[in-house]
Amino acid sequence: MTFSEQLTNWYLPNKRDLPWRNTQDPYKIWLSEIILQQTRIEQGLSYYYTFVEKYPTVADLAAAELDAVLKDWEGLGYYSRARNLHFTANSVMDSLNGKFPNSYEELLKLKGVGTYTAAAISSFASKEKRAVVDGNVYRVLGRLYNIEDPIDANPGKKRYQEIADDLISDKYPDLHNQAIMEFGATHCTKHKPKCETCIFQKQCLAFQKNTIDSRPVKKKKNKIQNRYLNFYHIADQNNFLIQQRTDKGIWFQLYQLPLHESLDKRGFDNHIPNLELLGDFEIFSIHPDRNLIHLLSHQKLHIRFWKIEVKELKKIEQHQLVSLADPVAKAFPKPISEFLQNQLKPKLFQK
DNA sequence: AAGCCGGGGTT
DNA sequence: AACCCAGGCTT
Repeated sequence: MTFSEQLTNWYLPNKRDLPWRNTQDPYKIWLSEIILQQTRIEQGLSYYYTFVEKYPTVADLAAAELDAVLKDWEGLGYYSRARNLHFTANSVMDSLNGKFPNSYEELLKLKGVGTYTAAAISSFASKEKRAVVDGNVYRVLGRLYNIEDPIDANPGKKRYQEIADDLISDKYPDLHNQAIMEFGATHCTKHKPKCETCIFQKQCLAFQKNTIDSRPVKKKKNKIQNRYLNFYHIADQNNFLIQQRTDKGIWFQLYQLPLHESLDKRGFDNHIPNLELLGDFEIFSIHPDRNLIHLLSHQKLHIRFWKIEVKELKKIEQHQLVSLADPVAKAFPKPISEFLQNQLKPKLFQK
C-alpha cells in the first residue's frame, strides 16, 4: 500500500466536517484558503461563514467597498489578505469575465495566491495534481524523513516540495492534500503528537531517532520592536474624531483614533497631548485613560488612550467625525475597537 | 535571503 | 516568553 493510500485510509474515518470541504466552487475554496493563511481553523471559521453569506459570488465581493470588506475582516489580522481579496475579486471580474480560475497556473497569477494556495485550490476544485506544502506538511514530512534542512531557507523549501510532489496520489490529489494537512493538524501535532497510535510509526525516521520534538527545523528567530502609541479620544457631546492609517506598515488603511507616537519609553512616560497640532478646540479636560500592551508577531505596542473633552468638535483635515453612539462603522485595529466598545458600555459596568 | 505583516491559542 | 497557525509580498 502506498503512503498516500495509508494516509487517505486514515483520513476518511478521522476527518473533521469543515464547510469548504463540501464544495468544489473555486471561489469559495479561495475564500477559505485566504482566510486560513497563518490562521487556525477555529479562528477563521466564523469569518468564512460571514464571507460566503455576504459575498456568495465573486461578483458580490467585487461590487463591495474595500472599507466594507476590511470591516468584515476586522480582528482577523494580516489585513493585506483582505485588500488582496478585494483586488483579486475585481481582477477576476474585469479580466476573466467573472469566472474564477481553477488551474494552478492561473491561480498563481492572482494577488495574494502563492504556491500553497494555488496547489490547494487547484487540487480541491479541479483535482489537479499539485501537492500542498503548508505548516502541517512541513511537520509531517520533517518527521517522517527526519529532515534537517530548515524550512525557512530555499534548499529546504525545495526539498520538502519535491518530497510532497513525489508522494501525492495520481487519482486522488484532493483527498491526499486534505489528508496530509488533517493528519498534521490533529495527529502529528507540534506538541504531544500521538506517536503511540501512529500508522506511520515504523517508517517514521524522527520517531526512530528520537528527534520528533526538533522536527521540522527552523533557523530564524524573530525579534520584536517596542513602539509607544498615544491615541486621543477627542469628543464633544455627540461625536469623536477618527483618521485612516495611510503609512505603509501595520494596520495599513484601517482607521484609528488621532495618534501621537513617542520615540521611546521616556518620551512616552512624559507625553502630554498637544492639541494645537490638531486644531483650535476649546478644551474642557484632558486625562489619560487606560494603558495596555498589544503584542504583534514582530512588535510590542505600548498603548495609552487619552480622553479629551472639547466644547464643539469640528471636522479637520485628514480626519472624520463619528457619532459616539455608532463608533464601529469602519475597520479598526483590535486594541482600538476594543477601547471603543468599552466606551459604549454604561459606566456602571466598567471596572 | 531576510524582513514585514495580526491576533489568538498552547505550552 | 516562545512558538505556531491550511503563507505571501516586498525589498
